Amino acid sequence: MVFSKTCEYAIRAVIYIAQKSEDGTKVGIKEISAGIDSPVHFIAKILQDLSKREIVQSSKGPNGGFYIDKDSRKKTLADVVTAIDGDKLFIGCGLGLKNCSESKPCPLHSEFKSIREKIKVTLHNATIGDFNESLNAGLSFIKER
Amino acid sequence: MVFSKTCEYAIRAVIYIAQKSEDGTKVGIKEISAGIDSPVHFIAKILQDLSKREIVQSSKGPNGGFYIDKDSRKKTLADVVTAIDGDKLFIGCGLGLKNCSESKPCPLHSEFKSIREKIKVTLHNATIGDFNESLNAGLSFIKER
DNA sequence: AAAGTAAGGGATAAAAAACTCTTTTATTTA
DNA sequence: TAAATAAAAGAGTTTTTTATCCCTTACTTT
Repeated sequence: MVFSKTCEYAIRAVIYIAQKSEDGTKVGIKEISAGIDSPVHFIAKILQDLSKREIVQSSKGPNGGFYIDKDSRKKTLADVVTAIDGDKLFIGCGLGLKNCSESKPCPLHSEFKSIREKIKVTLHNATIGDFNESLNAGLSFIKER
Repeated sequence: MVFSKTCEYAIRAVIYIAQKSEDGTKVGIKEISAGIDSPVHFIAKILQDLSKREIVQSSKGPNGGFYIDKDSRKKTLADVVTAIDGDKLFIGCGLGLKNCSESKPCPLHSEFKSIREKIKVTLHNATIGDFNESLNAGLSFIKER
C-alpha cells in the first residue's frame, strides 16, 4: 500500500495542478476533484494543507483557484509525501520496532533498508513538474476513466 | 509504512514461534506477546487467523500452544503477508488508480513496478524458518527492549 | 470424572483515517 | 460598495484499523 489514501490524492492533485497551471491558469477545486477522481471536500482539505506548507499556491475570489509556481514545481514528490504523512515512509523499521538499528537490527533490517532507499530515491528524483509532458502527450494518466 | 500493524505483529510472531518451536516445544500466547512486544489479545486474534490459514499450528490444553511444523517453516513471509493483508501489497497502482495498466499507466507506473517487484522478491525469498540462526546467535532481534 | 490449562470465537471499544458539511474570509468585478 | 466567487477554517460523521474482554471448546493431568 505504501501511501495513505490522502497521500495518493495529494500526489495526483499536485501533478494535475502542475499540468493545468503550466500557463499560469488557476484551477478550481471542482475541476481538480473531477480531474483526478477524488472526493471534492476531501481533496479540498488536503489542498488546504499543501497550501499552508507552500507546496501549492492559491488565491481566493473570482478567477481564483490553485496553481503551482515555478519554484514549487522544482519540489519533489518526497516533499509532498513528507508534507502529508511526515517522514514515516522514509525512516523507521519495516517490522515496526522502535529501537531497530544497525547495531540491533530486526531480521529484515538490511532488506528493508534497500527497499526504503529505492522508494526514497524515486520520490526525491521526481519533481512535481516532471510529469507535464507525458500527461500532455497522453502517455500517462491520473484519472480513472 | 509498507505493512499494516497487524501484519508487522504477524511477521514478528511467526518468526518468534519458528525460533522457539524449533525443537518441538509449543509456545503460549503470553510468551509470544512478551517475546515480540505486542498486545496479548491482539496477537491472539492474529494467530487465530494464521492458524486457520495453516501458517502456524496450535494445540489446546495444558502444554498446548503455538508451533510451526517443518512444512510451514518453508512457507515465505509473502505467504504471511498475503494471509493477513491479501495481495494488495503486491498488486495495484501506487497512486491508487484502479485501471492503471501498462497501456494506461499512471505517471509513476514503471517506478512503482520495480519497487513492488523488489518487495515481492524480498518477501518471497525469505522463508519463515530462515531467521532462527541469526536470532539464536543474537545477530538480530524482534523485541523492543 | 473433575479440575485446570490453553486456544477459539464472538462481541465490543477506542483510535485513526477517510470523508462530508457549513460557515467564514478574502478577492474580484460590476 | 454590493454581489458573486472561491478558498480557508472548523466542526461533524462514517469507516477501518487496532485493541480488549468474556465465554466456549478442546485437551491434559490427576
